[in-house]
Amino acid sequence: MGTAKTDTRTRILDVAQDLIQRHGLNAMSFKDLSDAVGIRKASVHHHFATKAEMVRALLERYQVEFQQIVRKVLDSKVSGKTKLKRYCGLFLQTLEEGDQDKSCLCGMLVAELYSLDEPEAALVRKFFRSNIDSIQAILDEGAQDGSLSPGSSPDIVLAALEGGLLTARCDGGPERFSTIIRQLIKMLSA
Amino acid sequence: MGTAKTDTRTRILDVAQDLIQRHGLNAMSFKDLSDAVGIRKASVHHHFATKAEMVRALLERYQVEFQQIVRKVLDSKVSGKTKLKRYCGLFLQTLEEGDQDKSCLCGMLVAELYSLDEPEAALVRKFFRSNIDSIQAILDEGAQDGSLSPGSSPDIVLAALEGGLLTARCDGGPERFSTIIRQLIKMLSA
DNA sequence: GTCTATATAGAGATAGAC
DNA sequence: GTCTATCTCTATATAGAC
Repeated sequence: MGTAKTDTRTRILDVAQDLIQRHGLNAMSFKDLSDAVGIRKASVHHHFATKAEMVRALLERYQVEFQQIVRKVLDSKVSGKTKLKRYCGLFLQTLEEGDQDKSCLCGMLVAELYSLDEPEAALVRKFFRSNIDSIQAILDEGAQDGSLSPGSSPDIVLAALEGGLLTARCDGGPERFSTIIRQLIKMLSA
Repeated sequence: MGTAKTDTRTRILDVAQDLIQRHGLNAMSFKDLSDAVGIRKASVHHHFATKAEMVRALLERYQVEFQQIVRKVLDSKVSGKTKLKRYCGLFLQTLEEGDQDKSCLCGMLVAELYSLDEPEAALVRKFFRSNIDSIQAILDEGAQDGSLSPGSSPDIVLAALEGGLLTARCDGGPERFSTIIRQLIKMLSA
């Protein structure tokens, strides 16, 4: 036994993700990272030569991790409606963490899309696309099992979740976000 | 006759708002403004001593202008549902302008909320609050005249619109945003 | 009201020692 | 892998002439 120390690269990514989700990409500097991790700026650059490279690593990790969690929701033996609730709950969890001011990583980056180079912008789009696919699968299943009304578009679910995070963290917090989710589920129910 | 020249202060505000709606606050500099307007950085500072002061002027103007347009929608002699359509159409108009990459000013600023001082952050909150009030009024009217289903919360409308702008300008554009609006109206209809 | 010039601070990034 | 030191660029902001 013994607590395995998280390697520096991972700690940098963790801090970077947290800061971007709260302050945004352009409000996060290498100095912020080096201060939080406890090493020097040059040492951060040893792990990530450029900011773009770091964002890329961040987005690739985020995509994988989020998809793994989403898969668990998709694979569970529950109704489509329950899956939709759990899926929305993933976004609520983000907002409930820490100071309740964290948004979705890609929700923040899509606002600052012009600060990204094309490879990184493409990863943001990919995140949204795979989310749309997951939501569509849930909606289809709900239409099949009769828990959700058929013919709904997944776009509004993603828009409500991303927009809900941003507006709720500004005013109302997790409670406001929960209200939004509840209303959304109600409207999509059969 | 003769075209009245827009004064410099207004031209600065116009360019600043456009740049923030497309690139974000932290990706917009005084140099960007001075280049676009055709004067020097120091001259921009003559009109707005600090960036915070400029953002404040921007938000105060935005609040007034947007409320004036919303008032026209609220005062028109049409059903609640039609008013809701027109209200959502205001956000669509933003996205359709220019390169179809413009989001709501406050939608951008809420992502970069920590880059604002409290007075400016309060103005962003005020914008969202007054939007919630307007939407609530429309929903109430629609419930009264039977065009919209009663008991709906305005929060999801605002979330879908703000989130819809951000996700649609990243992928799908005005068409995607229109889909979101259509779905939203359908779900809120009686 | 606009200009030139400058102050100051912070950013991302690199070189090279340990 | 981390450090010190430095480079270069850009940011906000100010002083003072015209």
